[in-house]
Amino acid sequence: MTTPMLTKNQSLVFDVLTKAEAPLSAYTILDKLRDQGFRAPLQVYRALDKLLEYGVVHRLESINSFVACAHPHEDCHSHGLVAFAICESCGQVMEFHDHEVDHRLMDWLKSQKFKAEKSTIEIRGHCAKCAA
Amino acid sequence: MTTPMLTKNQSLVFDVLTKAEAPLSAYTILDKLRDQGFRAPLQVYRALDKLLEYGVVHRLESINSFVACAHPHEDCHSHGLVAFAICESCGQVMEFHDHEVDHRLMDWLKSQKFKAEKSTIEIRGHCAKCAA
DNA sequence: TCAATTGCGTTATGCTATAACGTGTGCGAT
DNA sequence: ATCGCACACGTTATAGCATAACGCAATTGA
Repeated sequence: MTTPMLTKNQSLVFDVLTKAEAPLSAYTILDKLRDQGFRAPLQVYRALDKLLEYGVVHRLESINSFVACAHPHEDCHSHGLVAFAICESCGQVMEFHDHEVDHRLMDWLKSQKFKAEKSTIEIRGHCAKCAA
Repeated sequence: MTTPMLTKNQSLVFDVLTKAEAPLSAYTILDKLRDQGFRAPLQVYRALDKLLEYGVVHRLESINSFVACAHPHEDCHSHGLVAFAICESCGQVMEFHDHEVDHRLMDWLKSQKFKAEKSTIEIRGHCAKCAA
């Protein structure tokens, strides 16, 4: 998917996520944008919906938060599944892609005639720094 | 982990999940147990916490719901990661395990010195029946 | 006996997400 | 040109998910 011009709200939300060092919840984003005129959750959710659709933002289901894509210049859809390692201490997220895992999962799904549409792979734990 | 005797509330919640054909949200479970004296969400969540700890129930992060483990007589922890295929039409869930995927993910995490604790692998889409 | 643990019940609250309504703007087709 | 449509936006209200904080009762082990 080619990313169209972002609207003002979309840009504001995207910038907040890009500058953040860790995933943010929709309400945290809202708070960070109050000075820019944001008043209601829907303003954030609507922007996020589009950013997710464009593939420039990911949603982390296990922590109800959002991160900017770590590989903005590639096309996330093209390298299949995306996986995340989320540090429960510092909040940092590592994003990675592995074709082997993709194929393995997809083969199993195919064998079940299951038609995959969206996937979530999230590992929670502690990063090198925090595990020490 | 060996599963201790379940308390009354834990048994009630577990039974509801076992009989359900699809994952249930905590509040749906609560509604199903009102006749048995349940009044508050915490009664459900506390039971669920224990059942999750014992490994007899799984939480589906992407749909905020819970399912009974499909392999109750094995030890889910022993076969590593658990993955789910969730049909968005009929709600049915297929649970599966794949050592290959496990190893691949774990190797990557190890290379990053990331210490994994909990994992979530969920694929949403349409099952054979519903995809037709 | 006393302290610690665990389960339970209740009330209140907080966090996450969407429904439903209306406004304005741009743009292509008739 | 103007009508209809698609889309972004703003607001209020509400729905859905989860936990904090309090207190009580039963169990266990020192």
